[in-house]
Amino acid sequence: MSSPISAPYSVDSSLEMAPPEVRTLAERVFHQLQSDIVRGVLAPGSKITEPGLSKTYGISRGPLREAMRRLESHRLIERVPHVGARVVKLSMKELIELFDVREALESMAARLAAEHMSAEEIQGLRDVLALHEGQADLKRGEAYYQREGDLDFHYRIVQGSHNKMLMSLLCNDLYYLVRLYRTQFSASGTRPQRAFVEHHRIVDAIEAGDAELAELLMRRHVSASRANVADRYAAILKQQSSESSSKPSSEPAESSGTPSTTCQE
Amino acid sequence: MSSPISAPYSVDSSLEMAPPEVRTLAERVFHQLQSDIVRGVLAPGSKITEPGLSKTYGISRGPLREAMRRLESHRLIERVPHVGARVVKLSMKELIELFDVREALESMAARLAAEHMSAEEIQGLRDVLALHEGQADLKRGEAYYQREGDLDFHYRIVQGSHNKMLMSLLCNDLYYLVRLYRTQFSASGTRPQRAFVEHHRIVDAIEAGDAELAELLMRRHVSASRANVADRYAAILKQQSSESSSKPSSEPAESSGTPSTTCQE
DNA sequence: ACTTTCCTAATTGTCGACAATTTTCCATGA
DNA sequence: TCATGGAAAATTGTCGACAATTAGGAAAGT
Repeated sequence: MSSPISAPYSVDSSLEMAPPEVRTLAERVFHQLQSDIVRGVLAPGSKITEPGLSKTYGISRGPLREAMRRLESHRLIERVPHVGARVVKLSMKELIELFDVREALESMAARLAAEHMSAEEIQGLRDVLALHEGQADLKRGEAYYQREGDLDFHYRIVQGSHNKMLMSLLCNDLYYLVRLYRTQFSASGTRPQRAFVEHHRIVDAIEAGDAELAELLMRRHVSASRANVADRYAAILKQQSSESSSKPSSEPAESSGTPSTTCQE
Repeated sequence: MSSPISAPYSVDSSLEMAPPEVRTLAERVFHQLQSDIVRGVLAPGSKITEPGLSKTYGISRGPLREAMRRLESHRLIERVPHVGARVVKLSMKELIELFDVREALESMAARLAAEHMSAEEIQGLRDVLALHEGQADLKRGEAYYQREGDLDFHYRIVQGSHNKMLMSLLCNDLYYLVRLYRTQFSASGTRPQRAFVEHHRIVDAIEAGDAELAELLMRRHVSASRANVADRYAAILKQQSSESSSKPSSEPAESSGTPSTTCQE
């Protein structure tokens, strides 16, 4: 958990845009909880109790419950009436579902971006790519910047679509789940070169105003990322089952533990 | 407004599945408000005040605020801190955005449906189509059944995708917005024949397991629907401007009033 | 030893009251 | 007449307390 109430937003990455609405306690604790969940401070699957959070964050249960209702809508916690709330714990099946939704929405975003992005926005996109390329040369292995950078790239394309509903769905909902997944599966980058090339191709298409191509490339990009994740997970499962083949696993095919996967788009 | 607290769910259409969680006051009033907004009982753009709703629904502000937070996440109301909440009022721009998101998500849903739907589910889909066809012959003009039926059709395909995130996004969020739009613009069906044909083609593709085709057809189906709405709206605008060309309209291009459009997918 | 039952404790749901902020409206002045 | 200022009213934000429900565990029975 965090200290009773700290600065409403403090993540360092360039992902966080202008600090959002923090005029009420409910909003502050919402963003605080959102951050704590996504960064793994609140363990996935762990039960969160209202008196507990109320004490840690130093607020009453009223605003806290409103924040939790928002988190529930954003799929970061799961609530059961009269029972309680738990931090979400993505299964492999749900992760694939997330990728399918991303593929649909982000390919549409790329298409719209090719139609609507301004020259300045495209230049900003190129700057982001260049920045990350330099960083990738420097800090190979520690993929933190690359990971956040990847989301930053996708983020800007979604902004470029100029479709507020798309922006809200992807940036306010799905991308937080993506970051949670990366924390939960401790995923670190493993195919940065290929992703870089794909990113560049996408920007090329957007710059050329080729909406269809941009859409197709983004679709393949996300799809390749999903395949990468799925493959890597299958490998982990196989390895685990061969390691301890004496004890029959109680949960045959379902994803349960945190197999310290390493995957990246 | 509605009576202080009625049955939690009473809409007649086959859209409403098994009555959802209604174990707490907050959930009852959430569903009640959702229904009242979508059906136009609460006028789009109208301000909703907590003491007012608290009195009409006969509950205290605590559960009410939680329900409103959920409605806010579902995009049915818009809140401003310390100011208040209003029922959402879709502009034409936002309506087009909604269609773009639907196109992305529903085409993906059709693809997944072609891959995952069971024979029983496909048969249910055909039954729905046959039912609506019969009704369309009977009650031409009054397109209520067809309208709800159309959503019913789309609804089942989304269910057939077996992707819970897709189902949640489309059925819990976007479809309520679609219904709100139909209420707001008093849209009545105008191209049912074409839509019927398209629906059948989509089911054919799904039954054949042709994921790519199903996706393409659904994409075109939604896209045609968007074009239909856009054309009709442009026509209304043109007609209005020619009718009263003496007084310069205060809002040139923005959608503001309710031009009693008639459009349908 | 195991299951069942009941009781206690903890947690969630709901409410009314108070504080903070905004909106409304009226008086004042130019 | 219109703009400006400032109280008064209304609304939103927050809190603590109480009621309802559930979870946990001890005691009794088989």
